[in-house]
Amino acid sequence: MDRIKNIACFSKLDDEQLEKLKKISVIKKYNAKEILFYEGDMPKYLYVLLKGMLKVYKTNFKGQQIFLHQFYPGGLVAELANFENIPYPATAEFTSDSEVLRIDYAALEKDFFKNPDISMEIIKSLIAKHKILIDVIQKEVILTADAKIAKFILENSELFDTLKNTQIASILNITPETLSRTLSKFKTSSIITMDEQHNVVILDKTKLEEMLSL
Amino acid sequence: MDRIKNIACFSKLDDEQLEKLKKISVIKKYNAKEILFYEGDMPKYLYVLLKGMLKVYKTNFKGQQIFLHQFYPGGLVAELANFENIPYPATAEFTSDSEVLRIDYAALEKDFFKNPDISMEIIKSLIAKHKILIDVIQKEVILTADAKIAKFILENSELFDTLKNTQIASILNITPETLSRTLSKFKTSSIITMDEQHNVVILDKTKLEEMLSL
DNA sequence: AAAATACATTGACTTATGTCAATACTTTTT
DNA sequence: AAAAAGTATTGACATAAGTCAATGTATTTT
Repeated sequence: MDRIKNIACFSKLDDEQLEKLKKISVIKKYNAKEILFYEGDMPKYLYVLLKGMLKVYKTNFKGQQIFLHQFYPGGLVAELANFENIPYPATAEFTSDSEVLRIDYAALEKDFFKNPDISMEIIKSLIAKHKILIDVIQKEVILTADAKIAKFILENSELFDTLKNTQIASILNITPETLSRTLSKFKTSSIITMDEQHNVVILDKTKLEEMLSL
Repeated sequence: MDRIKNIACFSKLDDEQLEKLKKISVIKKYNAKEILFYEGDMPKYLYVLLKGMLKVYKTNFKGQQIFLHQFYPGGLVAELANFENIPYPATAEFTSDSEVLRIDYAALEKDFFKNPDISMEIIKSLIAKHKILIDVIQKEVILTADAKIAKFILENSELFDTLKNTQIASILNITPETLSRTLSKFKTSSIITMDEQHNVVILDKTKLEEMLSL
């Protein structure tokens, strides 16, 4: 299909290689809230998200979800587990109706890994994951709740009008109560204000930035 | 030098390539407590630890070190920052007198990246890092202090006679007080006991294992 | 062996964030 | 427009782990 050609990580394949890839892969549709794989499952396939959204999370001792990452179309899903043939370290759940390209990993490895373009793509994808994980550590271990929220405002202030506060809280792995309390605190200290459309307006960028480092 | 040949990630290079590598690299010696690079520095070199130990940590808002990883001889240090030409996301400090092979990264990229063996080694090293980071997340975000300690006892009980409790606490990113209190708790519930040589003896393995999942 | 230093334990207190419940807004459905 | 359902805010309280200080126990230095 043409769709495969448009996926970043396969864009450099020639027609013959695309033909091969087609033979070892299949498009699957999922509804929102369906699970692609659970933490602990053994991987058999490599997935590329074609349409929709997929969130990846771990579950802590209290059964709460610790949000790790959200995949968007084009994303190459979960190579680590594939490479190492170890169980998935996290659970992947669709957050909207989605389509994935499901590729037989063993066949892929056999046919494509000598291709330097493909291995370069794999390196890139691993590096991207690596960044995500470092960010998770930064967010979860280094930053306080206030700092997480300050960072989110600086980097994603536009999301406040599209996402509900509960959704933002879950991305930040804090409770909606904490988010609400911190936002009020920021408002009374005139660091931010909220306009009529539930948009955040930053009044004191410097103070927000200080929270990240101090 | 012969030493390069013995490093896992360069073991497949032929003599000509080793000659090239020699030209773009140099061996540097460091003492314990010296810093190889600080969080925020821009990377110029790729390092391979030849001798000694190197710990990598981030610093949180209170100036405390969050231990991420310890490198041992043969370890390829910090490729992410190199690849992406972004600042180092953590600080690296030698914990014993050490030697590193310092390789000019730009030259390495130019001469060696077409080599599929090298790119495979890079993939392996990235995957290893990836695992470490997932472990850090597991340890820091998912587990409680009790669970961290239970895990450490299960996986590294022999370290209790070689390391001081302050060192163990710092690896687990908890305070020595918390470690001490939890160990006493485990002792009074007859989960572990301590023999004369400060060795941990596990009395109830099942209970320790339960703490990890529950 | 005594003194000095480093390390470990314990208790009282602090702090950040989560929990639960009540109430107040918004948005959607009827 | 009224009712219902979904979100957001607020308060009182709980909890895990850190902090600080005092004391006890090892280890190293003299």
